[in-house]
Amino acid sequence: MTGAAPPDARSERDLETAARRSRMVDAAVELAAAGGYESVQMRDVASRAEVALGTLYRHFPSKDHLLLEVLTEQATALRDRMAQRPPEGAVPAERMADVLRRGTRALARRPNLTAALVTALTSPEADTAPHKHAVETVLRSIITTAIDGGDVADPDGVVRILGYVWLAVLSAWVGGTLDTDQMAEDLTSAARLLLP
Amino acid sequence: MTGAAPPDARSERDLETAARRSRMVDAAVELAAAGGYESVQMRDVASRAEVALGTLYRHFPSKDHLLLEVLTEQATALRDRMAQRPPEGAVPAERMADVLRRGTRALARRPNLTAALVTALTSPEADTAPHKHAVETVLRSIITTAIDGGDVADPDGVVRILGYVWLAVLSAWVGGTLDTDQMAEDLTSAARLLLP
DNA sequence: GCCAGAGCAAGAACACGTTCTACGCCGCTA
DNA sequence: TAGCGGCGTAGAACGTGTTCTTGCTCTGGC
Repeated sequence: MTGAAPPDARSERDLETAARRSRMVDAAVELAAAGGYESVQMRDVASRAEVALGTLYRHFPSKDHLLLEVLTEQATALRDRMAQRPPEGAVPAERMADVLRRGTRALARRPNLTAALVTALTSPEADTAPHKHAVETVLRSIITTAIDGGDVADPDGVVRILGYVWLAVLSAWVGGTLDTDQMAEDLTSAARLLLP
Repeated sequence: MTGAAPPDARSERDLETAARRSRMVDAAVELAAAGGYESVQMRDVASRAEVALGTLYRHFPSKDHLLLEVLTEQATALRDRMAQRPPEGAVPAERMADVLRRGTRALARRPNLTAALVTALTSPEADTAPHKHAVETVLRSIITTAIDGGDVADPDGVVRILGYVWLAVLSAWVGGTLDTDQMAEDLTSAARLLLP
């Protein structure tokens, strides 16, 4: 009784649609990893995904939406890895430093991809606000697990600020005003100043 | 002896060049104040400044360079006003809050202009890095005067972090994920957490 | 069986940042 | 005086994100 319409894997047509969508995302990741934001050209994404340009735009209303979808996936994966192997350290500042070290390492593994995703994140298109909010939420949850259980006054405020610093530092790194070492330095400095 | 070639106001031709340049900047300000980043269209800037497109590009190698020049001017002007009337408050946190209040008010006076300038600041073009660095330096000097003379451990680190938070908050505001009130709230919260 | 509509392909068309071409004007120097 | 280089104008041309057009195919309801 394949016609019973279970809520997922509804029909062959839907499966194909899902496959197409995932091909588009994969193509975006490959192009971004190869050459950064500007290498993710919508025509290339479409042709690499073997899809028409109109189809790409049917699924993702803009290039930034496409990349933010990728970013959400990546951030969620990072959070899951963090949850699977929680940060080590006796006090929040140490655990935070561990998180930042691991996070930075993960991002530096594919610098072009990271640059592309951060570029999309800091792009000013207003209609991507929900996506951006989602990413920020994930980042904050990562930070929260690092400082949880410590004696932190106003943990909420601290988390917000560390999230901001993380974003600003990444953005500066993408913009070329900061190198990887300075990035790590500023992040740990922020953790030391804000956490016991 | 007008032919003695004094270092400024060299010749009539140079005066005209300077006037053209300032017309271009003015046109950019007007367009940005009217409609934000996307309203600053290079063709419009050129025609409003009564200048050919090629001339505009001769003076400013890109739209972002043009807007960053404007931003540098604005930031410097803000710093001068701050220097002229130093922030009030008994302790660094209070003075910092005063600075942030005045700064935010100044920026909110022309929200479209601010959005355009912040957009240029967070754009990922690598060859604007020097400009960005200059702006960051000015922002930091503003912050520094606010916390100077207080009992702040690691003032340098604190200044850097507050600068990052300022930038990140502005960027979030431009991106639509934060409104003016939340912006002010997060900024003062950062000041409280980092300063005595 | 048949129609309405959704999803897609293929590609033209449009918008705006950026570059290039062709030319003119002016001041300098051999 | 003649050429040369720098700056300017006018406008075409190019690249890439985005939108639009046209036509095809499949699906679900009558």
